Amino acid sequence: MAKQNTVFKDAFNRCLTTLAETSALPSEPELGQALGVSRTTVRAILTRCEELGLIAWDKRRKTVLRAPDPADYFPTEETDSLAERIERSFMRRILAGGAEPGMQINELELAREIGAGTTSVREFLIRFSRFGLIEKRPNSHWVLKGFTREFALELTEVREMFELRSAARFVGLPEDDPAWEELRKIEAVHREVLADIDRRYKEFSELDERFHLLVHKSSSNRFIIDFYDVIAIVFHYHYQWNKANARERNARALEEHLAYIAALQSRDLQQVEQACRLHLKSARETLLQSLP
Amino acid sequence: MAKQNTVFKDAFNRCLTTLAETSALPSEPELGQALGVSRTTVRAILTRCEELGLIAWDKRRKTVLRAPDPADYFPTEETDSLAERIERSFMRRILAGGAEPGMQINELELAREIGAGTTSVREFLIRFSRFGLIEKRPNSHWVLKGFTREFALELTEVREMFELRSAARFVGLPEDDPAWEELRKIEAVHREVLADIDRRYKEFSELDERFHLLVHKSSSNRFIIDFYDVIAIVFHYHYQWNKANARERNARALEEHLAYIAALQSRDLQQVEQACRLHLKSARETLLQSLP
DNA sequence: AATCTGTCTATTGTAGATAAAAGACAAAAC
DNA sequence: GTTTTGTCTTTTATCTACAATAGACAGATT
Repeated sequence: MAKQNTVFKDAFNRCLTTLAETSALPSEPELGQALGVSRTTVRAILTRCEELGLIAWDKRRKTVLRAPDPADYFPTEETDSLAERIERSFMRRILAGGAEPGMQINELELAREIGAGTTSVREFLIRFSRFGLIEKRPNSHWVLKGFTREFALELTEVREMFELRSAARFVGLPEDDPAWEELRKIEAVHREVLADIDRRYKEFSELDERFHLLVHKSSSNRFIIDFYDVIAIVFHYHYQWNKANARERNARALEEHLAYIAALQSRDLQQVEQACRLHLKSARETLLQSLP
Repeated sequence: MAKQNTVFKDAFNRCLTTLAETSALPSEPELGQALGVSRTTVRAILTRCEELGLIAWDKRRKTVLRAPDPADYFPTEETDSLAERIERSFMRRILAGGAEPGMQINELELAREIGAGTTSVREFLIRFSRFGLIEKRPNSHWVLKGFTREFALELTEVREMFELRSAARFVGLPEDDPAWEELRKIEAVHREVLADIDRRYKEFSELDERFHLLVHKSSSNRFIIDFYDVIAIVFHYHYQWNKANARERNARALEEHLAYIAALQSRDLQQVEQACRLHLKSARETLLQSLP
């Protein structure tokens, strides 16, 4: 196989969802726009819909014949891009399987295990190297530097610098900046989740990312915003494997967020700084607690 | 060709240089250590030396027969790794050839122009993307974001945060840390260059990198140290194309460095901060002046 | 006149192959 | 007993090939 057709499969699935709610499909370019794919892929989707008897397709007429059936969808395993699969496999490997710092990483072996070509694995490792967890020895293997205490401290040090700076910028945003509206929405979700914390505490992870990304974005600095990827991936996987006291930790973090949000809304720089520091400090401690 | 043998050629050339000064070569592992290559490569080098009649090689005896001749060396164009050639070509292209922001970058075309395979170019672009100058549209081309005023401002903003933090750490380094010795050496070179500024002002670029890297390293933070790569590459190419008033600019920067170094040596945090800010401000202005 | 479709071309994503380079191990030399 | 060499295996760096996807253009449709 030269290239996986995951773009097609994923777009096809999404198309079925919209198809369930209408009686006719729009034009090809419009569909392409809606699904975020090119016309070539749209036509492949339409062709398959026709083959499955979901629609009748004659030039501009695309009439829906029947509602899609669960069996019409592609299984979700097939809609993930190769890069996503590699990332997940790699993370599982280095987090689960006793990833000693200093361990060598073998491209070929990794590729065989994941069931991908070496090129893809290589490119993944190159991209991943910016997270500071692995390092290349030229003409030789990669070395795992490990998710250690030092790593967490270095990461949080930069995070704190960047977030304080971004939060300070946030305060200076003009009244009509869309970020204020988004902040209000995020605040509302915080209150909803807190009100039903026992059942909804798992939503924190996603909300946390949404909130901090919003803050970082107000820096208008590509390096600061890009760095948030590093933070996000670390916390994302961290939440997945450290579930101890998740409910209490998340409830506390939500409260801290609310104080932080209130400080931002007050436009008082000192208050912002204090609330931000307080929250980042406890986030760092949570992260460190899960490490040896 | 599957792989360029640039490692071999480069190590061979370096080996000839040492060969000129001795009458016998050391053991294979020792030679490998000295040249930074594996024994396999060492043996290839020895084989070629023997073929050229430079040495007589019998197991442990490696007697030098004659001094190497200029013709024995591989031409320097052949000793650069492919990645280095790609970087240079790419930089020349985007800096020289009217690189408009928003311009599309085509992997295939780039590969053809440079004379490399697409895989290598692709990997280069992935690695290069962390410098924030290009961005990938998935399943489509790369977009050149351009070396613009915004870029320079975003870069220097982070640089200033990181360097101030690092400089503050530097002051706290224990008396016997090797960084102090290196700082003294750097200071001495500064004075030498300044004393003969008319002829030696071109050495500034290299010295600048050496100095700031030393400062950043004292942060002991991989993200801060890694970020210095971004700064270094930008200033490196910036110096190459903006030669206006180079002598004056460099002389001034050297003076600023000396004040900054003196402040570090005084261990006075306030002085350090002041000298550091002063120098970074003028470095930023120099960079901005060369941009539209 | 604007948009859409049919058709074609160009480029990207990925696999597979191969030479260069690294590295492992046992026998040989000191 | 340590270091070195001879030989062999494994891994990386790089090229080429090809299907998936994007994108361009002219003619068709509203």
